[in-house]
This record gives sequence, structure tokens and C-alpha cells, in this order.
Amino acid sequence: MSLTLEQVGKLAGVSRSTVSRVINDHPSVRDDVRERVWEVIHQTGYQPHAAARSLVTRRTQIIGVIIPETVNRLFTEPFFLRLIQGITEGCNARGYHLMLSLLTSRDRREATYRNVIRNGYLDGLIVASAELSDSLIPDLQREEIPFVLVGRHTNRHVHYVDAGNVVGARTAVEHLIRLGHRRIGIITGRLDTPGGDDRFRGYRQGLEAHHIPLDDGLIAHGDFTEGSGMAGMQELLPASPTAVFVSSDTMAIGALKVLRQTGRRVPQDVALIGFDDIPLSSAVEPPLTTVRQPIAQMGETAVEILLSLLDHPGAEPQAVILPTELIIRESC
Amino acid sequence: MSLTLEQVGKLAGVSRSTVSRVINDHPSVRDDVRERVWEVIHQTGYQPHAAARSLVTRRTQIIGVIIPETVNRLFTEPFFLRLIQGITEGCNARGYHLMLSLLTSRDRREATYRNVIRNGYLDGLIVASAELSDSLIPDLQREEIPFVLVGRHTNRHVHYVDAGNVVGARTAVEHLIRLGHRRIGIITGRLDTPGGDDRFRGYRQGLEAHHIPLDDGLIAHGDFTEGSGMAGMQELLPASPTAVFVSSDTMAIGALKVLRQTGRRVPQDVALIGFDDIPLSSAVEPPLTTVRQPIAQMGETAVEILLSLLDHPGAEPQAVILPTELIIRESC
DNA sequence: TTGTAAGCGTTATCAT
DNA sequence: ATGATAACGCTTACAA
Repeated sequence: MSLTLEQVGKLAGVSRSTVSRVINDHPSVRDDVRERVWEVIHQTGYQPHAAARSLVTRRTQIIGVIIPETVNRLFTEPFFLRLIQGITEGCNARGYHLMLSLLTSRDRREATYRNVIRNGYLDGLIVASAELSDSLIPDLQREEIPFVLVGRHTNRHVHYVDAGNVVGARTAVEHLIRLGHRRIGIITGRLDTPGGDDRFRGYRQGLEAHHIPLDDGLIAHGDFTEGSGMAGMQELLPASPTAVFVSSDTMAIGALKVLRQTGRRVPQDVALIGFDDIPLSSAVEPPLTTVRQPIAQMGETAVEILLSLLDHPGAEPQAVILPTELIIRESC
Repeated sequence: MSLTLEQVGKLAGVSRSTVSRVINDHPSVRDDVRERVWEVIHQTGYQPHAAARSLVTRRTQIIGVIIPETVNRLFTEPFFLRLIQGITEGCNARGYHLMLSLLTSRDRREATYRNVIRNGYLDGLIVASAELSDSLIPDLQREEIPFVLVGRHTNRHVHYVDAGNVVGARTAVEHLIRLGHRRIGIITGRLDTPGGDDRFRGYRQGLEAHHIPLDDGLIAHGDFTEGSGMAGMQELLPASPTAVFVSSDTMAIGALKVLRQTGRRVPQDVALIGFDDIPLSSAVEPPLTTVRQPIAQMGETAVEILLSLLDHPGAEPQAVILPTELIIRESC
């Protein structure tokens, strides 16, 4: 029983084209006519048929979001939920809809990608946090699907938004240096992810800027999980660092546990600084000093970039880096 | 440069109708023709235009998911992520797409609802965990939008899927009784939510079945947050319960903290049992005995119910209750 | 400023 | 079994 333009037009005493113009805010409609039409629209509760409209406009006002991540990270970190929130806000503000694709299992990866690529509804796509080696990106390029990455990418033709991981990590390290530390360790994240790589780089830059030589004994490699944070801390202990920069709060909490188990006090014996500012960080004992990413804002920005990309298909690749924030608490 | 049926037909030497039949698995196509057409389709990478198709079929293969929850719960509990995962799996298995609506702020509630209701793309809707009093439900009914609720609803005409909260809570309480407890307290969840109400009911049933009278001093009211769990435990202490059933793990962890702070041992002094089985529950000290909901399965079931509803619009309202599972750990 | 009419790419009906 | 052809509801030249 849903109405068509034709019927609304009949009720308002105009043609369907006029009603269409009114709905699309076309300027050349007489004011009294416009009013009359709106009245009918409101009274009848008419709404345009989305599919019919996009058949002719070639636009659906739908953007896809794909999160190519394993379940683990999805649950251990609120990152993705925050990101989706930001994207939602960006979409709402611009009258777009959000279609979500989750990778439900590792071996369904290819099928999920195919699904997204063949999804005929999408005007464009936001790819949340792909691994650098991910096959999805070249596929999207080949299919000429407009997309924006969350997290930087080495390919120059890719539009992306990212947090200032390098500067953020460097700031963290320099904060430790300012507090008098010289033996500063690091537990890295996965170096095959942009975040993990960049934070490691920021660590090195921070030391370098203050002429502190790198010490392999002070470098442990983790994979962003709490367990790897514990292992990393164990690995670092023999080198007796006075402070450790941990590339994620989740890992930092693991490190904290190890320090406590081995009878060390934080920050007196070992200072700790994390990255991400997950909710738990302010709840642990001692509350964790950390670096906060503007996650929701990254989501909104991704939407902005994508939509401008849709309007200007040939435009230069955009790379937006959003500043991080040092959150000082009590762990150093 | 995307192809149309017409063009594919030309390449295969048939009419567009035949190609359409091939794509839609219509039986009356000669086998050799069918093969020839498929070959062209694969070679050209043709894919049907989604909007054009749904203009005539009146189906989009898109279902909406709205999560009318405040940000807090969204982040403190992995419930919604798990649910979305289950829904995603249900959708993938049936060739449906998922459109997500999040309530980004309390005061945008009405706007968000309107958005969902006016969203012309949706074949149907899954409403995740609405409050009982929510205005969204009657609105959806008025607009005749097919929808399924996650979490029960008092209205008899509503299709829903829910966990067996009553039985689950009762099982938890009876587990405590079996362990010899008689002074069993409860920290309830929000009683204006189905879950909160049902778990309270299960608690009462469990006691009643064993002829243990209700004691107001042993009942504290929480709102599912950790803070309210702490407050609830404080409130209960004067009545000196030997065991407490806490209506959510998040609150149970709050209760645990209070018990530890006041020098009580768990389970020796006070046994604790939670609900939900969030990841943290197995990590705390002592690991929490709790009741697990089949969240992902609830999501999948919601999809099933919705799709069957789409096929049989007049069907009887379905109410599916999925069994919970008692997870025995060390807190009682 | 407004109306007429021609598509947009499908599916579905009706001949053949 | 296959091919014309008429919808589906909208936008958009083109005319008036």
C-alpha cells in the first residue's frame, strides 16, 4: 500500500516530476506548489522507493564497513565498536546508511571478501584495520570500488585515515625520558600491522632524538595480546629496564601482572606506559599512563574522506593523520 | 562499465530473459544454453544490478539491526558484538546483507528510530535488546515493518528470541542450594529489562521450590554496571548471605571487589555466581561460576525467525527460548 | 515553472 | 524452451 510519486502528484494536483523536484529540493518549483506538495507528502507519509531511486541515480547512499579481523581482537579491544560508532555518526550526519561485514572465521576470509566485492549495493567501502599484506586492497583496486582504509597503507594510491602512531609513541618515550629514564624497554605489537610498526618506529625516534642508543636486550616482540605482554615483560626483565613502553594497553596489563608477580612495584621499580587507552586502563592498579587514539573521530573522518572520494573520483589520494593524546596517570 | 543482462545475452547469443532465467535457476533452460550463459557470466564478471532487481522483486535481501542501547552497555559488555556476529553468520548463510543502526546518543533516539523506520532498503529488522517500554516497537507495528526482538516482550504479537533467563537464574540458585547454601542473596539487574526481570524471577522460583522464604534484606537492586554491583554487595553485607546470585558478571566482578576489600574470601566466606559468562569472568580471581547465554546462536535464530516471517507474513508470532548453560568455576 | 516521455536493469507474463 | 514486451518507481532531458 505504499504510495508512488504519481499518486502523490495526483493528490497535490501536479505531475510526478514536480513532486520529484520538490523532494529533491530542485529550485524551480513555485513556492505555493512546493508547500502544497509537502503537505500531501506529510499527510500521506509518502517515502520514495529507495531501489527505484538508486536505479536511476546510480547511488544507494549505502557505504560498507568491513572488519577483516579475527574474533579475538574484535572482543578484547573496544577499538572496533568505537570505530563503528564514529562511522555511524559520520553516516547519520550525511544521510548515509551503513552496511556491516564481519569476518566470522579465518577460513571464510575469501568468501567474505568476495561477498563485499560483489555487494551491488555499496557506494563505497571503509576497510577497518587490514593487515598490510591483505589481498583485499588490490582486489578492491582492480574492481575500482572506492574505499578508505583505517590505518595507513604503503600503497600510494590508497586513501586512509590513521592515528599519529609514530608521534604518539615518540611522545610516550620522551615522557619517560623527561622523567629521568634512560633504560627504556619496549614490547612491540605485531610489526606486520601499521600500528605495531609505527609505534616501534616512534620508540626508536624518541631514543634517537635524545642520543640514547638502541639496546636489543630492551626490545621484546609481542602480538597485541595480553599473553604476549606477559611473555614480553619476562623477556625484558634480565635487561632490568627502569621503564617500558608497551605498544598496547592490553599487553601493558599483561606486563603489569608479571611485574607484580615478580614483586616489582610500578612505577617505583619499573615505570610503564601503554597505548590505546582502553577502559580497563584506568581501572587497573596503578592506573595506566597511556596514549589515546581518537578512534571515533577516525571513523567520522573515514566517512568524510570516502564521501568526498565519491564526489571526486579522480582526486588525489588523501592521507589524514589524527593526533593522539598522552593520558598521564600513575604508572610512571 | 558494468554489464547488463541484455549485453550478456548478446554475447551468449540468447535474449535477456534467458540470461535472467539462468541466473535465477529457473528450470526451463536447455542445459547447453545454461552452460554457455554461465560461461559468459563468469568470463565477463557480470553481476546483476541490485537496485534494479529489488525494484521489481520488492526484496532487497537486506535486514536491519538496531541496537537501541546507550554507549555504556555497548562497551562494557561483549554481548552486542557477539550478537552481531551471530546475525552476520545467519545472514551470510542465507545471502542476506546486514545494515546496522547504532544509537549514538540518548537524545538522538527519536531521530535514529525515524531513520530506521524510513529506511526504504530494509526487508525486515532485528531489534537488539530494547527496553520493555520502548516506543520503537509500537512504531514498527504501526508501519507494518517485519521485525524480531532479541529479548522477550510482553506484547503477544511480537516475534522474539530470548535466552532462558528464568530457568538459567533458577538453575544458578539451585546450584547454590545444592551446595548447602540457605542464605542466598541477589543483586538484580534493571528490572525494566526483560533479562533483569526474568533473572529475578528465576531467583525467586529457585528459593520457592526449596521452601526458602524470600528475605528483603538479601535483595539488592543493581543496573548491570560494575558500580552497582559494588553498591549492591555493600548493601547485602549486613544481612550476611553465605552466597549471592548476581544478575550479570559485570556486577559480580564489582561484588567480588567489595568482598575482597572487606576481607572476605570467595567462595569460603561468600559464594558468588554470575550471569553472562563474559571473557573477564574466567580471568578474575577466583574464576567466576556463571550462566552462559548462547548469544551468537540467538543472533542466528533471530535471522531465521525474521526470514521465515518474511516468507509467511501472516504467521503466528514465534517466541524462541534458547537454553542457558551453567559454567562451573571456582567462585562457589 | 511545469508536464511529457524516455530511460535505468531487472523480473514476469504471454506468446510462440 | 525461448523471446518480446510490459511493468517496477524514480530522475531527467526536452518541450511547452
